[in-house]
This record gives sequence, structure tokens and C-alpha cells, in this order.
Amino acid sequence: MDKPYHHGNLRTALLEAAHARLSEVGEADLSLRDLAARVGVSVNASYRHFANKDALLMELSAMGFETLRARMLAAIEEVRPLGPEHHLRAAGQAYTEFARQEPGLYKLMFGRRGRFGAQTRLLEAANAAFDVVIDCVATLRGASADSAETVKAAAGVWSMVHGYAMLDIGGYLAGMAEQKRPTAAEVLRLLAVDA
Amino acid sequence: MDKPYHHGNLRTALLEAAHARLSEVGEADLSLRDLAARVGVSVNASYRHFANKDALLMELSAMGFETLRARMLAAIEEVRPLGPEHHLRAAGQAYTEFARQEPGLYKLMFGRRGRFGAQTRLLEAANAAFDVVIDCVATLRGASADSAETVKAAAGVWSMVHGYAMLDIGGYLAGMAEQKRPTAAEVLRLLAVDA
DNA sequence: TCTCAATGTGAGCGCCGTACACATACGAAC
DNA sequence: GTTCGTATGTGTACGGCGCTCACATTGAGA
Repeated sequence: MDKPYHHGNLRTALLEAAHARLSEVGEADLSLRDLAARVGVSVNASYRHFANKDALLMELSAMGFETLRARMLAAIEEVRPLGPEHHLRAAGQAYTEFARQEPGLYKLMFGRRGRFGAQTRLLEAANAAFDVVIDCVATLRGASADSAETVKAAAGVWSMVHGYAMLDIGGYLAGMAEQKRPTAAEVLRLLAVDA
Repeated sequence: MDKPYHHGNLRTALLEAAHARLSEVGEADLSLRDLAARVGVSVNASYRHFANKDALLMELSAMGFETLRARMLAAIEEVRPLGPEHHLRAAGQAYTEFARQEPGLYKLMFGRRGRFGAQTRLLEAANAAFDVVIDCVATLRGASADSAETVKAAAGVWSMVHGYAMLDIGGYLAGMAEQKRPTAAEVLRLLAVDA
């Protein structure tokens, strides 16, 4: 029962520990020392798998974008027969639910962009998630996903959903009286995308 | 020319230094020791004016919300004769310009809410800024600023503008091709608030 | 069996926030 | 004008952080 010298899957274990911890304490209170201790390993072992703390957080962010994309795609699939306007609504709903379920991770995903520079891994994951929104909007408008108008409208949708999610998990909506606090669906309904 | 023992206005000086530094390095790289050194004072002197680092950052946040509110009000005043739809547009423009001019401060304002608890100072400043948006929407819809429908619509507007600002200063729009990258005005135009 | 790259540990450096004891300066009371 | 209390500064120190370097252990292939 004595633990082996080599962990076996330390990289994954560290990422999972970070993910779990992020739902409790927020990025600022996340420390490599703590993660290593929880995994049962010395701090320095983590440097064999990640160049530094930022590298670990970036990997976590990228995984977050991949999960977000998968959630949106799954939600769209469920309502596929109902038509394009349902697709966008379902994706938006899945998006805000993801943010609510993983507020720490969600904040991380959108908070550290400036520090990553030209990190293609993160960039591609984020773009892939955005592409889901673009496709929804393109289908809804009956336009090409390449057209500038479509992309701009999709960026507007993304802004709306992202802003709502951030205000929500930041607690800025919680202070409002119950009957004045908008749901994600109510906010999304304000968008005139199909025009 | 020897400097006096007492600084004279250390509290303000620290806030200004923090504000200045925040436009260069981001909240995570802001240290009390560095601020004190820049102001020409020992680190511990700052604890005579702020309970801790968070208290300083909270004060900075609150001041940020007050500035944001003032900027929106000034922009509205400029187009007052043109009618309600111009008011909302002008406020939105002032809002996104503020975020672009002070990205570090803006991120701080919306990033640390959870850590402040029941800090009335910050809460009131944020609410006062939001009230400006509510008033714009109420005027535009010809409804009371107290009605749930108005507040919900205003929250939608706020979500949209906030989301656009965050994506913009986070660099998530910068990666898009020029002709596909939406302006603040184009995004705002997607909102159907007057309905 | 030997070897070597991969993966772990431990000590230590320079930051950080902050607590505590002490120093200095100003303003009000006499 | 001296005295004295309070406001405001400094110095020292502690524990935690990210990270580096030297060294230890392991397991896979020659």
C-alpha cells in the first residue's frame, strides 16, 4: 500500500485537482503548492509537466472551451428538428448553464487571455466554441457563415450571452429583486438576430 | 529639499499610483510594496490608510463605477435634445470607451465582486451606474424605471454592453478579420429594447 | 545487465501580504 | 511655549508563493 515513487498520471491529476479547486476558491487563491500537496506529490514535480503555473491554467482554459463547445453542440442536437431559432436558444441556454456550473473555470477562460500571448492551443479552442455560435446564426439568417454580417451578428450574440453570464456569476444580478431579475431566456429574447 | 516624514496625502497618492499601474500590468501584478515604493514610502504606511490590499482595490473599483456613471451622464447630456434612442446609444458608446481606456480598472471593477462581501460603498456605486442605464431604457420605452419589464430590458442592455466590452479588452475580438469585427454601435443595434 | 531519459525530492532565492513594535510629527490643551 | 496624545510614518519578521538548481529514483530499451 506504500505509494510508488512515480505517480503515473500526474499531469491529468494536477489538472483535475486544479479544476476541482477552482470551483471552491477562485483563481487568485489557487497555488501550485496546494495542488501538489492534494495530489500527494512535491511541488517541483509539477514542473515536469507544465512549464509554469500559467501553462497549467492555460491548459485548463483550453479544456474549458472544449467542454463549452461540446455542451452547446449537444444542446443543439437535442432540438435539431425544431428549427434554427431553437438551436440558438438551446446553445445560449447551455452556455449560461456552463458558466453557472463552473464559474471559476469560466472566469479563468475569459480572464487571462492577455497573458497567454500567441498560444495557439487556447486560441483554437476558443475559436472552435465561437464557431458554434456563428453556425447557429448563419443557419438562422440563411446566410453564409463566412459573411461579415453573420459574424458580426454572432459576435453580438456572444457579447450578450457572455455579458449575462459574467454579471450572473459575478453576483451583480443576485442583488436585484426577484421579479426584476432577468433569466437567460428573457435576455436572449431582446436580440434581433434574424433581421 | 529633504522629503518630509509625513507624506501629506498618502491615501490619494496610493490610489492614483494603483490606478496608473493598473493600466500597465493587470491586477495580479499589482503589489502594495511596489505602490509604496513608487510613492516613496514604506510598505506598512499604506496600512494606516487601507485595512489591506483588497480594501484599496475596492475603493479603486468604487471610484471606477463613479467615473463610469459620470461619463455616461455626460454623454447623454450632449445628445439630450435628440431623443431617447440617442441617449441609450450615447451611454453605450461612453461605456465601451471607458472600458477601452481603462481596461485594467474595468476588469477589476467586475472581477472582484465575490471577495467584497457586503461592501455597501462598492455596491452603491455599481448600482448608481446601472441606474443610468435603467433610466435610459425607461425613457425609451416610456415606462416607469421601477417596472420589472424595464429593469429586465436594462439588464439585457447592460449584459450586451458589458459582454462586448469584456470581449474587446480581453482581446477576443482583435483576432477577427477587420471587416468581420463588429463595432460597439453595430452590436448595440442588435438590441430590440423599444419593443 | 547497463544505461539513460523521464520523473520524482529537497533546499533555497526573492517576491508577496501583513502583523507587531517602535519612531516621528502635528495639533490641541494648558 | 511646553506638553501630550494621536495620527502617521519606519524596521523587522513570519509564512506562503512561484520558480530554479542539484540530486534521487525509476523503468524501458540496448
